[in-house]
Amino acid sequence: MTDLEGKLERFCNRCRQNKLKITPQRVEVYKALISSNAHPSAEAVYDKVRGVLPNISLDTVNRTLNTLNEIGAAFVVAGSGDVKRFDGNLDNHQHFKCIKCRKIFDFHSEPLDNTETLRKLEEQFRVLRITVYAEGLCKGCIEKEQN
Amino acid sequence: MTDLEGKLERFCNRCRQNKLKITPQRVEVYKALISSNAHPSAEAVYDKVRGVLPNISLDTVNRTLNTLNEIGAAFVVAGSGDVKRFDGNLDNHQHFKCIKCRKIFDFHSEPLDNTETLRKLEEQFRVLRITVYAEGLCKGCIEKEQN
DNA sequence: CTTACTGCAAACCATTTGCACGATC
DNA sequence: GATCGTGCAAATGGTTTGCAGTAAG
Repeated sequence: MTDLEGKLERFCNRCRQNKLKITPQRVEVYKALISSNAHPSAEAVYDKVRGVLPNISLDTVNRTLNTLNEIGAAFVVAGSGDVKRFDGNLDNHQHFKCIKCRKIFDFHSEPLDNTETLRKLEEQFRVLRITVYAEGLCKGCIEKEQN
Repeated sequence: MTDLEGKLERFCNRCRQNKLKITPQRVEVYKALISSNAHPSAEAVYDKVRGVLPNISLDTVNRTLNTLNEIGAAFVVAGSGDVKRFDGNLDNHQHFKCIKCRKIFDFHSEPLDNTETLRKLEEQFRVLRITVYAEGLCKGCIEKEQN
């Protein structure tokens, strides 16, 4: 749990840098997010946090997740359509979304880190974020389909 | 304009294959989409098509764009949050979105075509679509920022 | 003539906003 | 004590749905 503590401390510092107060709601939303690998929606985070803070409102969760996105402590998962999903894992990774069950799986590749693509892009734009997004069917759903 | 005719013919064939009727609305929505390189929202397509079919409804445009996505004649642009945006350009390409002005720019890279990443993914999933999505600020907005 | 599509209106749902109270610094 | 955050409720806005009439195959 040293890992969690470290993340929490870095998170609090980041809040202070951005002149954000450290409230229980903010901390619990952050904890709920980084302890999940399911790329939860605001609703899902809400359900989780309510276990600890029963009076928290969905609005606060929404606001907080957006704030985390703004200060770079988390981000909105890229995808097409659907409800917003969030990710607190800042390590470089990519997402595969199953269009049937909606699960999001992480995968790894360094397709852009070394290529010319990024360099070319940076000639034209200030690139803040670059991700690979893949869509399709996961194993579970392929199997179900065959029935 | 031979290019447009070719695309239209292929589009009609695709409709027939999917047992979809070829209605003026469908054709005009498709034409509006492929004649735009702005990755338009349903609203934007609606505005454009109304020039030709003044009585078309926004619902029909929405339904049609979703249908195009389903039959593979177009797709929903991957992104984070915001309104759905559509793209009728099926050539392999990537998107950069300016988070300030919301413009979407196309760019090219073949980061995944040849790598092991895709092969590895295909061991685990049925991959239907894979795109690179980048976000940041475009030149215009960087300049505006400096004022 | 059958089946599918459209337009309209209403419904839906996720997300956002205004405001007064309460908590943090 | 000043400022910012929260909870509540209402509003918003994009997207979807049910239905009756209309058009395509």
